[in-house]
Amino acid sequence: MAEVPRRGPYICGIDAAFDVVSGKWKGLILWELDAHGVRRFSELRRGLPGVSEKMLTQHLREMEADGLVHREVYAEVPPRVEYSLTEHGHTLNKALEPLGAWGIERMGREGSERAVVVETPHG
Amino acid sequence: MAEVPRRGPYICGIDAAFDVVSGKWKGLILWELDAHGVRRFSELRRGLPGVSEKMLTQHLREMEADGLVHREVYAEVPPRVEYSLTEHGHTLNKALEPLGAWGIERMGREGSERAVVVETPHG
DNA sequence: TCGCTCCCTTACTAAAAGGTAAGTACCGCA
DNA sequence: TGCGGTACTTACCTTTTAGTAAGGGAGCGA
Repeated sequence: MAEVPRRGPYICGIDAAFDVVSGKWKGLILWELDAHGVRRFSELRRGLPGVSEKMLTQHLREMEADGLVHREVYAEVPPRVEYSLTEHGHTLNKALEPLGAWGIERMGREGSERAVVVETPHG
Repeated sequence: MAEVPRRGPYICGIDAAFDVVSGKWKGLILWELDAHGVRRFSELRRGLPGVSEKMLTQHLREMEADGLVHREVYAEVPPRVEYSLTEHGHTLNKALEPLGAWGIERMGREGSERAVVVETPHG
């Protein structure tokens, strides 16, 4: 239901890549899986402070359908599911690195040029 | 009004960078301005098929506030406004290049693996 | 037996993003 | 006098995205 067809005719590569990483937590999921290699559902949940179970499931399903993550289900009785990055997920993460570096530079610029207070709102 | 505070405490650089490029047309605007150097409002509108005036204005304003585009207004009588990328806009575009390349590869994979037709709908 | 953990699913609701359409002020052209 | 072009702004509505809350089935400790 919530599954939109997506994968429409893309105008450029950015467009196609954004289609796959747009979503509030997808970047973080990618990061977590890259940093830890393999993670269980509940581990991811704890690693992404504030994510709801619904969104985590939904994003993981979409990323699985997009070939970014691998989902391994163990037919045990306390159910166990392990998530890891596929090769495409790893290359995507690599491709995101320069963007992350740009973002970090930007955070530094904001802090120095505009002296934006990001801490406690009424401190 | 539509201006959300944004610039919240970011978790990582990707987060900060995404805050700045998330928006249906921002990637394309960046691309257009990078390709042409300087563009007028109506030129951008024609270059982004399907964009509404409202969205184009809104995105350009946000990108200006984020220090990505420069806006030059000429006090002429048919009003003339020219947009161009700032240096930060250029570096952002550079940082997006690997992601674009990844997206293009992905489009190729989809085309071969799933045989999705992405070409001109009616010739 | 109760409640806890695990990994989800479903329904409902709120917020954000985006689209449509109209209005603004000025000019040149026919 | 009316139309089109320029660069927007505003109001209203729809779509998309995300959050909240609840349930489900099975084992395990108290």
